Amino acid sequence: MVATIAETDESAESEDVIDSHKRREILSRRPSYRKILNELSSDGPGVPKIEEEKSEEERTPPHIATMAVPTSIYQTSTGQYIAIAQGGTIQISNPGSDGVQGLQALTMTNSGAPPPGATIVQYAAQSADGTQQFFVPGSQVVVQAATGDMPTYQIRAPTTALPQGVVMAASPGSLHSPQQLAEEATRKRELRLMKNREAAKECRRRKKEYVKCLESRVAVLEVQNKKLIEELETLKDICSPKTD
DNA sequence: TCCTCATATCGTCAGCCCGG
DNA sequence: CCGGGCTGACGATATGAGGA
Repeated sequence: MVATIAETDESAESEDVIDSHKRREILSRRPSYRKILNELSSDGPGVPKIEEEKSEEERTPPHIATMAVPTSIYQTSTGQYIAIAQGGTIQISNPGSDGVQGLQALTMTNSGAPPPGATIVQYAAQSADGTQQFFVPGSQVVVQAATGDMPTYQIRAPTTALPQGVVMAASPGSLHSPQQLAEEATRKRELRLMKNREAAKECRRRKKEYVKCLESRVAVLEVQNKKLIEELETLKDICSPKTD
């Protein structure tokens, strides 16, 4: 684990006067890694910028003609690939199709306003066998296993009847029974966890990039410093030649 | 081969910040 | 004010190195 600067500073503190609130405040005031790195990059050349995610979205045409860098890729039992990108976009590609071609771009109903022309995936709550299902147009079902460290996804033909407790595209306004409310809450929680999981991954990736950037900056500055010291010594020699 | 330790990675929670 | 994103903190788990 990477020790934070604040923690090391705090360990040097002789008293416990600095309460956790203050420390928290100091920590929370830190700008995001993206901001810091972008500020660094504006300071000098050679410092890579962390791309704003928005810019990537902007670059992507509304029809999702290009394949966005997926957050997670899963292979189904039938050999198909499911890429879950940021923003809740699910892309399904068939083996044999050339890369981008053959992709279906699907947007989950609860991931914000879908772009025009996007296909709607109907997300259902936990089914009886402990799985979660995304209902995909074309009479297929993306099933997420609930157990195991790695979430697994399968594309299945839907079973004859919906599993017990499955709500098809339940809109908040149509929920009535406590069971439905509980399912909605569970569904929201699962979605929130999934998003936070991806956010944490992205955050860690940015942090690594940030640290790398700082390290390379240190290396550059050390070289600069060394050169300046040498230059200073040279100038000293010129200005005050030895009289021996 | 097994055990221990250090380190890395991941998921989750809590709290802050920011845009709408 | 609220919802969602970001990130520090924490615990769990995985992995690799080194010693018995």
